[in-house]
Amino acid sequence: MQLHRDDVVDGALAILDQYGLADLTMRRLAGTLSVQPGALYWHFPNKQALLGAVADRILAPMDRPVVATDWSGALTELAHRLRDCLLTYRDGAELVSSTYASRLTTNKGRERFSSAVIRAGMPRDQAELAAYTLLYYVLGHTVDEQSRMQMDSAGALADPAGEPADATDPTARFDFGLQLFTAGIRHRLGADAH
Amino acid sequence: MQLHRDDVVDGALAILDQYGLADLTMRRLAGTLSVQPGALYWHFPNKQALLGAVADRILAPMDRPVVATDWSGALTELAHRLRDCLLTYRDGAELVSSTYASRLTTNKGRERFSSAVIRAGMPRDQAELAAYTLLYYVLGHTVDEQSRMQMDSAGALADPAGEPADATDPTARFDFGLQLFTAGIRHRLGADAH
DNA sequence: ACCTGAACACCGTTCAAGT
DNA sequence: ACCTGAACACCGTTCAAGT
Repeated sequence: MQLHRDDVVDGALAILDQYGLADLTMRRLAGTLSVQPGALYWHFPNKQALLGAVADRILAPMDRPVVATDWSGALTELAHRLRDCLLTYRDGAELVSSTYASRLTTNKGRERFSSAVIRAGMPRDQAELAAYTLLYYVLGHTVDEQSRMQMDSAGALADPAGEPADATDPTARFDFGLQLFTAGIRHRLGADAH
Repeated sequence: MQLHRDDVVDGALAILDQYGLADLTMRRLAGTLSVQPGALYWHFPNKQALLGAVADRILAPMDRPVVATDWSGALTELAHRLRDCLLTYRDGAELVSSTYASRLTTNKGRERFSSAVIRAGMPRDQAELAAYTLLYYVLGHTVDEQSRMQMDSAGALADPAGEPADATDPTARFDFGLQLFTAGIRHRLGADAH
């Protein structure tokens, strides 16, 4: 039976989640789809384009509407949702991060960030810069968080009183930086809320 | 004559700057050093370790003292210096960014960030979180900035009224996010400076 | 239109053996 | 101690040829 674009993305996502980004090769993917490596190049021009499609799939939940009504609530919600998307699949953060860099994913998160900041009353060009800033933070933080998770689950034997080991809850750590960011926006808006 | 660790790093840095990270392979590096690929594995256990040493070399200027006396001036200066280090070599930001993730570089920037924030009066654990936040921003921004530079210098022919093309000066864009961050810190410190 | 077969031009890493 | 020679086990991509 026929191999469709979506089947290829499905297969790629399965390999990613089970074996990680390093093992997501065109040859291996072809193997699990019971097809020759060259067949994949009829559906995608190259590996980067395939990874872009995988990233889009991972980020699909970013399109759903947001419940918060105030701008800072909406921004916090969107940032958390982006992090959740990235944490859903193994190496999801790393994959999306590198795909953002090569600019062949429709960067859904960033657009929604910026419109939330525009709704807060910031001029469009500044709002876009702010959205980038938040995006860099979420990606950087989550890549780091996820790579630590994998290091821990691998070498749970190690760490004989190495460092304080950051006992704090990862979500609380994430919120700290997020609050730093929203406070910065609020200051920029001149909202002396008192 | 003998091949030393530093010669290997020198050669790697030269390839990086001229041909980019994708062309920085062990075999090619061995070639420019007039040595067999296997020889490199006497000096470094693997490629990641070599890249870590290259990253450390790129970040060497981060050890120099800072001129600003106030914490926000010091932080701004350090952030700019980190960006400058990353922009000095082709693909420098990408290399350092991926090396930070695999945690085998002495992350000089982050430590200096956090001690600046501690000097501002923030408790150590919070200051470290703040330092990470700033680090993610600088890395994310600079990777993006540098990859755009390369896209522009490659396809200067393209861009027929594609987007507004972000006419703003890259340094000004960088400063915007940086100010968002320092404002966030200032707010956290409760410094109602008036 | 969609895929196979087979090749091209590479990779990182290991390791006996040489000097 | 430091390196060579040669192999092992892979990569992404292309493309004539098949159906």
